[in-house]
Amino acid sequence: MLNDRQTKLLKIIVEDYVKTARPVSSKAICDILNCSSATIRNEMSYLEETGLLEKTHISSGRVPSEKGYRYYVDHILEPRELNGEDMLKLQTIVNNSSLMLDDYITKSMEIVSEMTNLTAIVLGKSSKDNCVSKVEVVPINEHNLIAIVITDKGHVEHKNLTIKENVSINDIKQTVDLINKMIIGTQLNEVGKVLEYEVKPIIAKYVKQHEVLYNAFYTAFTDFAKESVTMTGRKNMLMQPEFNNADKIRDIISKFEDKEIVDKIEENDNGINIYIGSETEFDDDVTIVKMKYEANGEEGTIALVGPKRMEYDKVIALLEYIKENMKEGK
Amino acid sequence: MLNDRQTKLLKIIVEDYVKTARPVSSKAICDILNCSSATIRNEMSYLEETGLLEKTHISSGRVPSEKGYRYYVDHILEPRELNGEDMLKLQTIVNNSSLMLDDYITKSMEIVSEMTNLTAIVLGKSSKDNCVSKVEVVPINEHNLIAIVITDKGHVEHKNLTIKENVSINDIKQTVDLINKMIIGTQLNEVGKVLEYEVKPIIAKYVKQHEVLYNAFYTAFTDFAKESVTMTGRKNMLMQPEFNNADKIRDIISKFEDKEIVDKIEENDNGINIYIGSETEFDDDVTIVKMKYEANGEEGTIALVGPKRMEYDKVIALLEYIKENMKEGK
DNA sequence: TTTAGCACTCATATATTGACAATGCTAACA
DNA sequence: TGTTAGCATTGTCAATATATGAGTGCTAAA
Repeated sequence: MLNDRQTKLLKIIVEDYVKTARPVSSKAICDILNCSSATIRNEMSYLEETGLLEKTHISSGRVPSEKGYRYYVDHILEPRELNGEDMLKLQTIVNNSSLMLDDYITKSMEIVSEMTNLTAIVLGKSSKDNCVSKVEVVPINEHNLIAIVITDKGHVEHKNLTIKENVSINDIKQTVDLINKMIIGTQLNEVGKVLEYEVKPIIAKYVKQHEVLYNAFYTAFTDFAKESVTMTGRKNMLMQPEFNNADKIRDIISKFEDKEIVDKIEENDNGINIYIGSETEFDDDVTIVKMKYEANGEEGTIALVGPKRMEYDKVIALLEYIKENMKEGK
Repeated sequence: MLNDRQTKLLKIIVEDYVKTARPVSSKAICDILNCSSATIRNEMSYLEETGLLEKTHISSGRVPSEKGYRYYVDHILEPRELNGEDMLKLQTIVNNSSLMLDDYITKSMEIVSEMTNLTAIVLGKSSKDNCVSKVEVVPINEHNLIAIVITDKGHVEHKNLTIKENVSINDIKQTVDLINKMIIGTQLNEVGKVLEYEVKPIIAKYVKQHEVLYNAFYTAFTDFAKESVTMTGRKNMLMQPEFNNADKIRDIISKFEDKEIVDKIEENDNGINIYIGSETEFDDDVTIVKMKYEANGEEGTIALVGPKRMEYDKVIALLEYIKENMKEGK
């Protein structure tokens, strides 16, 4: 455990480094803590032994280590009110009452990304556990149909179906009716099974072109559980000095394009979770701050990605502000 | 105009540089053209005078200039058949008959991006001139509705509407019926006007909560004309040596995130258009190859973005292959 | 018109240097 | 026992020097 002065020292170093991106020297601190630089150095070297600080080279100033940030986030960080200026910027969106939840979130995160120079990620809806509440099929022309599925939580998915062979409108209608009967109330990610084991045997009996129809609907429905991801402000984040080398940027851009890695961001408990450096799947210099939300029956995850060296208190305040304001009747 | 040997020389230099990314020396060429390096140098310096070649520094080999690439593309480039291996990779997608046009294009472009190390952009549908063919409204709960619009060309757009005040189901039904009557057949980008000047006055007379309803529908419909953009393989492109400096990558990533610039890619004539270096809005090292397509009544633009130093013949062959195969009954 | 030969130029890589910014350590001090 | 002054030490950074090699331009001869 750290004593009072050590805690203060760590706090100062983290916050100074976050601001300036330069290693913090003992000399710079002695004014603030009212003691000589030598004393600071003694304390610094203790914090280094503990693994909370690091040097970039033997005679450099100190920089918070991953463990240092973690300690700062867990024990030192004080909750902070959003400052007036930032609040004002978000207010226009909060007050725009015609905005649906999704748009409110996306737009807020766009602004937050600009304010913080972090990449904002909005992970859609996790509609896997939505239940089908209505299926509708609209014919476009001879060979093309549109299947529309609406879930109980208000998500809509649609897909165009192409049916090469000639299939009678009646057969289509029968199939849709059957599907409507059998899969309403089913969770989206269960629909595939129900189609295969319950619907298929029945339409095989009663519908002529059953195979063509079954295949078309099967692929349509099993595609539905997909998630949506939006990402804004990659550029903002990449301007940070920790990413001023081409290979690092390439690596991070690649990871952003990797569906697997981005999808994993979703797994988390409620509230705000912070993953620092090696705790992320991105890069040792990266921190991910993510928050699950649930409002209006919809749920999803929003996340901010950026350098470890970020303004944790501000980021938390912003996310909480977004969450607060989505409760109030969006 | 270039003589035969000069044309050959330019062709060799372009193609060699495309392959190796290194300035081409006179010595490397003399074997191919059966003459000494000094002769080649004479010809090279002529091509440099003409502005078709450049040196990276005074004693370096030659590199095609922007004008050189342009000349190559306009006069030297020979149409090339897709090689068997590449064709095979695309075949699986072409043969997947359950794929709709949109998915066929997106998936093909993903593969093309990997094969060429270029960024693939699919610019959606330009559905502005689609006509509304059906409007449907599905209630989710007291305050939320889903409006679904289907166009004659088979696009589906949907939007959640929130209606804060209490509005009777009957009023909603009346409004929807009216909308259905009045806007079917209207182009998507005209719907706003029709709503304002034709629908609004009528519902103002007959529907109680007309303002709330009108506003909800108005914002819903006017949002519909939006376009979709998908982009894959940024990472592939950024691995190219011309982008091995952090600032250049940042700049290009920024441009990719700039809606204005990306949208502009759409403006082009039919066929394949090639924009080299300063002709693009991206960077002097960048080339954009884009192609408008029209099939099934849908139209859109696909584009490949990468370094000027790209395999133009291969890229063209790939795009043409995609276009060919979308005609055959997707 | 082509070519061999040579001087020249520049990129790239590596080493050298001095100024500077911090540190660690030690010994003295309160 | 905790704090501090002073100094040697160690590294970064930027500027400068040095060597090497690849490739050119030019000239004179074939």
